[in-house]
Amino acid sequence: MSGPSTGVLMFIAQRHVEMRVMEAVAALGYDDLTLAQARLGARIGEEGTRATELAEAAQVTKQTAGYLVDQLERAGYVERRPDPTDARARLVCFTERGRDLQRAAREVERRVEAEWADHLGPERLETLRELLTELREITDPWWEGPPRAAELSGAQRG
Amino acid sequence: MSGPSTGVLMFIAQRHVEMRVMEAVAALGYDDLTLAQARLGARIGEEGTRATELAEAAQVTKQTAGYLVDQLERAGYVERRPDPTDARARLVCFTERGRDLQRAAREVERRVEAEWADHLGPERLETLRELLTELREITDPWWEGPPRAAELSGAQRG
DNA sequence: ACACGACGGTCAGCCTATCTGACCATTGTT
DNA sequence: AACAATGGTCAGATAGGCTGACCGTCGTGT
Repeated sequence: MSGPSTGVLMFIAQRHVEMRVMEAVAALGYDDLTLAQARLGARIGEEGTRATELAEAAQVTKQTAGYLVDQLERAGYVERRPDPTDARARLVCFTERGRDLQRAAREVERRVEAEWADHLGPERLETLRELLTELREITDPWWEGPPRAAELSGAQRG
Repeated sequence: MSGPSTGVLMFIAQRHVEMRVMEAVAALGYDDLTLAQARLGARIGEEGTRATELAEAAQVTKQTAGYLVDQLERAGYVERRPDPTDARARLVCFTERGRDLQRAAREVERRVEAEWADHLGPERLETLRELLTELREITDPWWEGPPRAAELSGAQRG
């Protein structure tokens, strides 16, 4: 049990993926787009997602989420559409350009994971994923889907 | 191979440790101290470490590292001492208060990892650590110790 | 022995991401 | 109908990160 803590080890690997994805999509011409925008964008669902949900998922305040969505919108990756089920809310949806970007990003992720499979062996990568998934049960504040009516979440972030 | 990417899974767990540590040390009275300061401070060695090395380890520019060290110094966690072996350099060293903080932080880390051992079982946690350590060989740009004379690192930062 | 490139570090200026606090409109519950 | 809760925005502040320019010291090659 020497060397960096498990948390640091995760940090190293995780940051590596992030960097790889950012570099690769930048090389493809998506050279605006910051890390924060990407982290938020990654949480947008097929049918669109409310800004508040994005904020929770990305662990930022709704103000910050709004700010980032503004930029994604100005850059043409997403658009805000009225939520038909609630006049207060608006759905953040991908545009065609946004969907292209998402596809490209996922492609890079797959490529990096393939490298990992080469290095560790496919079964051991699978084991890693299983362990991390199991760990999520006690580390993810939003475990098992977006908790619509959560007793966990306080007001904004606190 | 469904669900979040492996990178995201790591992000979730890693962020959890970070938050736990920050909250716990804040509760102990170390309520100044930001995340960025902590990330840098975590890289300071027993004998003191140069600002440039800290910058590399924490993946920020040396300017940013200097800025963070300033704050840690003003808060009384570290002090800068001349490096006896190089008149250009200065060693960032922990003060007594800094060492106390470090001990406290490591204690929390141990506690969190103990929770993980409870959840996964000790051998499986060890497996997780092994896999992550192995992954580090292909994801850590500064693999095998601080590369004093690295051919990897360009001028400042990519 | 010394010139010169590499390195450790700082200063200055800028921008992004984040926060808190206040506020508005709609919803849904009582 | 009143009112708390919810989705979202506006305004203002600050931290943390970047680039570029610069200074002093080190170390190597000739």
